[in-house]
Amino acid sequence: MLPSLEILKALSDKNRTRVVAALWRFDELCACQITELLQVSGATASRHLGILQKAGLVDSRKEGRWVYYRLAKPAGSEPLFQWLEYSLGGAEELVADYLTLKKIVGITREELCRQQRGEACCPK
Amino acid sequence: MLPSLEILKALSDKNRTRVVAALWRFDELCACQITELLQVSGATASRHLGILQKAGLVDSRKEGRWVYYRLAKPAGSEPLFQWLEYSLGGAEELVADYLTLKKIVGITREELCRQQRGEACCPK
DNA sequence: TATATATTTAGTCAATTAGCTAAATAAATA
DNA sequence: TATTTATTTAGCTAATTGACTAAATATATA
Repeated sequence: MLPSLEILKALSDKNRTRVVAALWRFDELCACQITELLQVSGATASRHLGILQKAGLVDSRKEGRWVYYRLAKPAGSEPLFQWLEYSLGGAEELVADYLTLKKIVGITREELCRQQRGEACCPK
Repeated sequence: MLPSLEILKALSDKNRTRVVAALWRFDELCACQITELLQVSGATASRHLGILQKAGLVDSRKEGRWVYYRLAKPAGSEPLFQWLEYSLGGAEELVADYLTLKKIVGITREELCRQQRGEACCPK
């Protein structure tokens, strides 16, 4: 597929634009944090991240059991991101996401993952 | 839907990016010319044009039986179009489209429509 | 006024895609 | 080594979407 078409397809999903917007402000997030933000299954979040990565829009690095994602603006994509930031910047929903993310990154990944497994609050 | 998401969705189809690229160079084309370029049914071309128009990317004007389309860059979309031109500019398929379009606009719309109806070459 | 015709709308079908659960994989730890 | 666990892959289902044909609409012309 034409790279630019693959980029457009990758960005033409609401949850994936939310991921991109999240990575603007919190420049590195792990898969479990993104799962928490989107409120979808881990598998679904992983697939969305895979689509963004295949399009060259995010990079990942593995550290232990966690995989961290960050934006990976491909060469020449500055104007695209400039437009994205301009046109998505004020969107209500993304402002709400920002507040949600501040809470998410405010707890440790261990605690977040524990919550996602449905365990009670107190570490055993 | 978020306007920017609607724009991304509108652009995330190959035939629709071909229409946008066509309108860069031939700044006004009628529906029948676009139908000819894409080699799809008139109804399909019309639906694609409707999606682009709803997203604010093209404008149309009616003149007699023909409807003419042109690009309608919405406010703030300059960087998006800049990226599009940069990243689609050299695509082989779009170069081929350009040559096809030169032939299409080289014949009158009357003759083009006659051909599309499957009639023989010579005006009656 | 009746006919022809360019475009759009409605309705159908096949392909794609976003979501899920379950299984597989990879890495830490008991 | 065996178990736990974060992520990914595989397989399924429902929703979306791009294509078509046929019908409707709007305009020109005989």
